[in-house]
Amino acid sequence: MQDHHLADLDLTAVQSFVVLSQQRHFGRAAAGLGVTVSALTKRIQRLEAALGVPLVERDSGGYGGLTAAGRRFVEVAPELPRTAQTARLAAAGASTTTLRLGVPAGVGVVAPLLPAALATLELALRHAHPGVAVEPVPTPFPRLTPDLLSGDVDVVLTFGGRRSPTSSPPASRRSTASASSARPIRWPTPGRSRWASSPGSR
Amino acid sequence: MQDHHLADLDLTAVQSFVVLSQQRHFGRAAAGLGVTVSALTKRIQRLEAALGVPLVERDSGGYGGLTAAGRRFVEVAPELPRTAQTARLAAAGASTTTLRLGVPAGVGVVAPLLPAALATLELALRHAHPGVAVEPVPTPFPRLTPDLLSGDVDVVLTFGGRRSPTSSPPASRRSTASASSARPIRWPTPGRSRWASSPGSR
DNA sequence: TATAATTACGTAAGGCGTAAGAATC
DNA sequence: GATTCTTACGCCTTACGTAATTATA
Repeated sequence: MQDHHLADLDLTAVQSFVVLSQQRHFGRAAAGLGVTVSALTKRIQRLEAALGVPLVERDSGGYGGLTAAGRRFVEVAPELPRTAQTARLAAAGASTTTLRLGVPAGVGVVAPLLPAALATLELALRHAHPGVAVEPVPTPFPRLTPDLLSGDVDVVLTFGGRRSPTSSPPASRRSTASASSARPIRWPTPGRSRWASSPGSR
Repeated sequence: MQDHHLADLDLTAVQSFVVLSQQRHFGRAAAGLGVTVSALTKRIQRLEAALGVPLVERDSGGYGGLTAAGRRFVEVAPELPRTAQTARLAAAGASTTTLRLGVPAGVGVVAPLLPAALATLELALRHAHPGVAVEPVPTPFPRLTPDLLSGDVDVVLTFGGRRSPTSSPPASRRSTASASSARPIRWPTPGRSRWASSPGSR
């Protein structure tokens, strides 16, 4: 048995691994991290030693993809720097970034569903991002998309299968949350949304 | 402006701070961590320097409670070692701990709500604990509680306001998830539930 | 004086960069 | 021979423990 019992994960190494998995190239990843290739190699080796399993496949000619363990790990790994950022923001005092959530107001069919949906969504969000508060903004159905695009709300919650896209697809830094039974929620990509990573309050 | 820009948080220091906040005493916390008081002092100082704010109040006679920033930070901080453990387990291959979720089967009123509720619940769970899969187990309503207590399911999802407690309150290591509009879900305490922290699969 | 935390200081470990090495095309 | 990653080596940073120091009761 190796001694990776209490060996705490090194956030720098984890972050480096995430970047490497995105760049798929030691040289580019190292450049992006601002270190030499040698340092990146050793960071990955340290991480692999700490975890007790190889993460990266080295085939002929360099980087050769992730191992099975690497693929599993990369699913969870980005959560660590993200959580660290949340913790930093909490200490800094920016503990309450409010996410304005546009919800359809006064629509007969979905009205009974809304309270539970809101509560569950807020629960999920609070667990993933404790520093973010949800402020439901009742919005007439036809105004959901315009208000989202204009920035009056950050996210909208709609019900029903996706209909014809009303206008343009979601703008770059805004996300659409929709609920249906088939594919219920297109969750905003964590860590990329404005409200998830920036401390600015509005 | 200090240089805590990209200074990655040290998980060891974070963990030490969590223990200190629990023990409320440098000596006991250091002993629990297996280090000297001197080392713990420096870990806390390092953490405070990285965050740019003091976390611990030092009043006459030693530890004097947490500062405001410390209280905010301690709310989020335990999530970091917890997430690290999840990541370790994912790499180790224990990626699929299945959570057997008893859902009421064939109940007319709640039937239309179930798909969305399940999907949203699974979404929340996947985001918080990527290594956990949900296996819905349709269960006749009267059997929900017995099956939970007997261990045939790990969690049950019920609808409607809380009625009279059918039998004993939830056992120590089992949790009841209930949904209603008022207080929709009593979420199992993260990190303490069996299925959230142990790699054993069933 | 006893207790509690911080500071001083020496040592050991670890991370990074430069440069050399191995492998592939 | 060029590219890509790894290994060897030296330097420097830093984290720890021991022990002295300050402060309080």
